[in-house]
Amino acid sequence: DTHISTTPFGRRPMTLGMISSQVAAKAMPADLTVHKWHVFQNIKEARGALGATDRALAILDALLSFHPETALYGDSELIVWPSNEQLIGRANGMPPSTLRRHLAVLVECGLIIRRDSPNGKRYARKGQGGEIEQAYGFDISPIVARAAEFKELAEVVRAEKKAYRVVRERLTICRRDIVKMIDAGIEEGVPANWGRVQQTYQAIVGQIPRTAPRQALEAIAAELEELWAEVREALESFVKTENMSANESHT
DNA sequence: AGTGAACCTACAATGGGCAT
DNA sequence: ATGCCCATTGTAGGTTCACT
Repeated sequence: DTHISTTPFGRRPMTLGMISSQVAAKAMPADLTVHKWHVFQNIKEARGALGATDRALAILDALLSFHPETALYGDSELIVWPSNEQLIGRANGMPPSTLRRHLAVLVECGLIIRRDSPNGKRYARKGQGGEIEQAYGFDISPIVARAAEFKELAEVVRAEKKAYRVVRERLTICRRDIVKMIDAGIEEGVPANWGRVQQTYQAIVGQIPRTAPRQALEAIAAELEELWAEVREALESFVKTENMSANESHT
């Protein structure tokens, strides 16, 4: 490694996400107050969008638990300094290397900021009265600074999940309806090319992948609904003509 | 100089996803 | 069902820095 690494921890890369979280933390209004577990809940829901993994969030959970207050204020010093051993203790005994990797993930996501001491150890220096003069560890102020952003992200994720569920329901109902209508049509001797209808139905249904993005399902659902309308039309017009002929025979 | 805490890299094992 | 690819995880060995 011929790189100029004259500074300590030179191997730790600085990413743009980290910069932005640092900027956000600095620009945070002093009177902002959030409840850390509410924010954490939103972060959990927006996990994918944030690029955090479930295990990384287990670490964040542990980190937050080291801050004594439930309510976090924008103007207070929001730094926690648990040793890796302590973190491991609160994170289901995960191995040290895994812990470090996930801490790195949290930093890259901009959920926490490293406040490194000169030797990389995490500790707080206390003054005469026991008050904290300086703390080295992890700054959790992004939790406060970005709380609104996390809430919005969580809402977007919830909306997407709902939309996905809705389109799956649409598909299921449509499939069931079409099968029923085809059965009825054949049973009642409705004139139509039922073989072709069944073929079209199979072709559309066969396109449905096991796992698909919502947009793909939307497209298939639209196709299926078109077929649904076509079949429905055949049955309806048959019913109408039957009624008409019934009326004629009455007169 | 020795110790402790934190970090890194390299390599093996594990397990999920995917095409065959 | 099978084998391959890839990401994640776990382990081992080594480095850096501060403190004593």
